[in-house]
Amino acid sequence: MARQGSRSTSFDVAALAGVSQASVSRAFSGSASITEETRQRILEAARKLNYVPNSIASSLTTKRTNIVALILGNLGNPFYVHVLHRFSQKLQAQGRQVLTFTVDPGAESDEAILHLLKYQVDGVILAAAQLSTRMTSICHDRGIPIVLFNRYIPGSDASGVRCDNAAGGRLIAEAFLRAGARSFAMITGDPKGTTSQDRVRGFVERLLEEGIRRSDLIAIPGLSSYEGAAEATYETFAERKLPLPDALFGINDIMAMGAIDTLRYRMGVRVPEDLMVAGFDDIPEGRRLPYQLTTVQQPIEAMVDEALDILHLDDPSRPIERGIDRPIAGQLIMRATIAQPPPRPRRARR
Amino acid sequence: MARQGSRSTSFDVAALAGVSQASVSRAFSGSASITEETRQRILEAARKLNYVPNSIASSLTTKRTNIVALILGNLGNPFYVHVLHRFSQKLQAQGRQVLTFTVDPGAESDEAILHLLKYQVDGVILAAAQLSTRMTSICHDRGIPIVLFNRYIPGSDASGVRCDNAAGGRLIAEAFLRAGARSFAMITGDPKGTTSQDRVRGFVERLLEEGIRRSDLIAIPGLSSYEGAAEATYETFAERKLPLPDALFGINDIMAMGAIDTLRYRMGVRVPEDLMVAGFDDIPEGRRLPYQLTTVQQPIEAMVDEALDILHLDDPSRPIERGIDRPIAGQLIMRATIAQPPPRPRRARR
DNA sequence: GCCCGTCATGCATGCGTATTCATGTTTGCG
DNA sequence: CGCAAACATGAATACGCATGCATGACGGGC
Repeated sequence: MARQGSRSTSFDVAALAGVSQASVSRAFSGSASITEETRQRILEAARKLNYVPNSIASSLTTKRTNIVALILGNLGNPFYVHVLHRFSQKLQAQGRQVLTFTVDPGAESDEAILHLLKYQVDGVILAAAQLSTRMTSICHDRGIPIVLFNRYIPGSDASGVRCDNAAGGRLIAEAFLRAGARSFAMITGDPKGTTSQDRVRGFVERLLEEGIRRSDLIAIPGLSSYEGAAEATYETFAERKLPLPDALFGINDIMAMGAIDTLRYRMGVRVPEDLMVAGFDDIPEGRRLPYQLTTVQQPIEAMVDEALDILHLDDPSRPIERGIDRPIAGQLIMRATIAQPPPRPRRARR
Repeated sequence: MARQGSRSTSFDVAALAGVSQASVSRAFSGSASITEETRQRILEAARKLNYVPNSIASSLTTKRTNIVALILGNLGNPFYVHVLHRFSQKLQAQGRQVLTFTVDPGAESDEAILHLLKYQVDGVILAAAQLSTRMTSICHDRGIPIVLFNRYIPGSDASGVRCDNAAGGRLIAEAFLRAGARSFAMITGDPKGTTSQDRVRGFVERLLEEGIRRSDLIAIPGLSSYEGAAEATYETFAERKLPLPDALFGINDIMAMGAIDTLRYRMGVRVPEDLMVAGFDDIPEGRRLPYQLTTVQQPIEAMVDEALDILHLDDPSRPIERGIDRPIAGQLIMRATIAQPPPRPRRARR
């Protein structure tokens, strides 16, 4: 057995197999021309030595690391866990590695970017917070493509993939209106994030079109988390005693769930009988029996595919696609948190 | 602006700053001796060129990548999401990167290991499935330390960090008994995993000590997931119509939650009035209002620290610690899913 | 049977940085 | 003020692999 720390190189394998180091390289590259017989001899020698090619070294010459960076904020939102999972599966299946960064929600991703630049990653997937345009151009200048996931950054030429959040917000508003709601609350997420902004905007637009007055619409900051939404809900309706609206829109599912639990278990409010609720994302957790949350489904699969497509990892020579922002339509999923039949006339506010 | 793909090297910086490449290297290494003045000049030149040191290249000479591999199964269990988060935070704070692998639950990790060997990672954290002893020794021979998280592998000399699962299982049994339970069910996880085995063993041992008969104890395989546990619970008690026991032990919180929801919302069983439930892990989700799950807390923070300690990434020259298995005690967290006062005599079984 | 094309293989070099060794320079102390 | 020691710096080399180029072997077509 080799002593600790010893790692055999292609030279060791070459010596044992009686060939040159170049042949060893060719035996493992797969593409280069080499006789099947010598190839087998080399693989046999490699097996004996427990040889594993050093990707670090090969990256130095090929200028490809086969590493993709994934920057995540807010792992408290299961949506991003599923995103991580999907990307991980797809990339591993392609023989690529995932370098994961977590950044505090709300924090800049710039520092993370700086770190991964050092590792010469082949691409960056950003599913968190903000990114300065300076960082974007630094990456682009170095030939590293970036794709924003579930967000876009106005004025940036970073490409992005996202759900059509404004349209989704309208779908929710529509569903509430159809069920007879006339007064509303929204639990909002990161005020700097376009995702939350767009969902709110679409939602509000549709309501205003329908003649809902602004005074019948309140916004509650929910910090994009279960706990934040739960606390904000209690604070608003129990402590400050604002009247309950007919319907409450959680800008994402996890916040809607936090609100529902607080309403039901701390305040004795029935959902949907006393108050309708809807979320956004369609995380599997929202489908569970206690919630059966009405929501807008984000087509994760399609978004992930589209994101990888934009990175075009397979063809580094192709120029980086800049400024792409193709929103994908989300789909309304009616479940149990909106009363299906138009309900009886709801009590007047105040 | 540089054209796409251009990356300046230490030579470019050296030329601009009027020094040698060696000095540039020293300016960035932090430790080497260099005049503060020339250092500033170099940093200034580097800034102008958007120079970022190439970690890939430096790894080639230093034989350290500052990359740690994290292998995860079952991201559907929030426990491992929190594990990922903690490791990620700690390692990033140390200036290290996390290379994430996800493997299908139940699958071998061997292939993942093979991939990360190519990347010369400084250490491996395994929080998934099985690992062959062959892989362990390959890693160890190459000087790559491995630490198993929340599991151990009998006969392997890989070190591990885990909660004292058997003792935890006993704690749950004890709590059930104290509350007056005399018949029991367990929802078990991966039958090959020591984690599930140990929890079951401790739980059963304690019950048998108390004179509970084996016929008053059933085991239900729950696939380690919310959905698996939910389905298994329904299948067992609703379809096969086995009598409800007094108490049900979900081998982990997420399965306990799946069981609770099924009992309450598909079967009309009250928890804890009709049936007590406990879990294991103390995931934040189990603390939420609808569950308030009684459980055994795994000290994640301490386990993560211990795991990183075993890897001793700071001192690669220290020999790899083999075969360490220091179970850390878990703590019983009484919440609402076990009736606190000894309940009224429970109805007889059958 | 000869010539040229095809292919397997080896040699040599480059990728970007860290580090050793040698050299020149400054500092400290008597 | 002088000498040694500490220090700043540059030149050269190694890290492990991929690849362009050269060479030699082999085969096919006429």
